[in-house]
Amino acid sequence: MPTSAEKTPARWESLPSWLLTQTANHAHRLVAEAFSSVGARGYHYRLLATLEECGPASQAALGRRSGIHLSDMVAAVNELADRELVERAPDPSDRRRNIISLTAAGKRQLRQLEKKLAAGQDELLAPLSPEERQRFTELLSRLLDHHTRRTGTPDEPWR
Amino acid sequence: MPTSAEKTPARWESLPSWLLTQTANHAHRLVAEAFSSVGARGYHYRLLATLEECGPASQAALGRRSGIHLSDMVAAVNELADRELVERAPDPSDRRRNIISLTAAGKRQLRQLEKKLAAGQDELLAPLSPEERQRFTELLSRLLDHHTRRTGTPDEPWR
DNA sequence: CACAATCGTTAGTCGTCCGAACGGTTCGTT
DNA sequence: AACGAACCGTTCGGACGACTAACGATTGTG
Repeated sequence: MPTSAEKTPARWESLPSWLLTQTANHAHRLVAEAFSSVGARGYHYRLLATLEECGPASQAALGRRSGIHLSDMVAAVNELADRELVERAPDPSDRRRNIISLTAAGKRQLRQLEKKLAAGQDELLAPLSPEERQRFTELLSRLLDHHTRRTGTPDEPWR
Repeated sequence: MPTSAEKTPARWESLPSWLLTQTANHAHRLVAEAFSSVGARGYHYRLLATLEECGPASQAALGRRSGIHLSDMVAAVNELADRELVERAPDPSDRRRNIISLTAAGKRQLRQLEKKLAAGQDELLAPLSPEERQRFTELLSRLLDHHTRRTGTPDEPWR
């Protein structure tokens, strides 16, 4: 079998779910490496970005907006607070809450992460032409929208 | 802005890497749920499919062909062997190796998993037209190909 | 023969996602 | 005013996929 054993077409390799999850792994790896080069990971970026976008908020609110599970917020906020990228202060008007806010250093870090992120996108989409990139993200958006709408949005007060 | 706090467009939500990983999560969830309904997970399917495709082989060879890390093969094969979907026998010609082979029950299970998988694909791509599905998988294939070619293929003997 | 490479195995890590539980706090109703 | 429901932060743990390090046993090769 000098030559026959080499090829491994593997029939599942053309399945959308396979293509999707594997490509996502590469994407994740690219971004994670970029982030870790400045000592951060995905949750940190999401948190910082959400904070800048919506302003100071409680952990629960941040979690909902950034899609991070409440259970994981504690550690993520701790890590950010340890590096003083974020500040945790009690809410005087509701003693259950901590109000998380972005520090100047946090904002700088966010700029760094955004730079890394942008580079990552480019590396990720390298083999695609601008038009293809657009179609790709458009299709992805439709898919994601469809599925989050069906399962992932229990926040609507539906009223 | 009594109403401005509701919306959370979140600027990262249009990034390809985000769309990709999130959509992949949904895909993974769909497939995992389908698999777990017959007591299996991704590794099991990959192993069974590879076995059927390439015939009996050592764990290391199987791992290479199915993209499963050697360290994770032990557990996966154990789980399959416990359910008698697979057989582990010593290789007489090389006592380091175990030869893994598919049982009749394993083949039946594989059929089940394939059925589940196909249903999952359909659910995943539900919002897309047939043409869109094709373009989508084509773009994904190009991306995945590009990235695995660059990083994921240390098997080449590059002789 | 001695050394390098391979095989199976064990035991960990990491990141993302998720569920269960609990004490403390606030709010809506009565 | 009081009570129960709902919410907040927190801790613990688990699933899954991917990955690293190390080790004994075996093999093949210089």
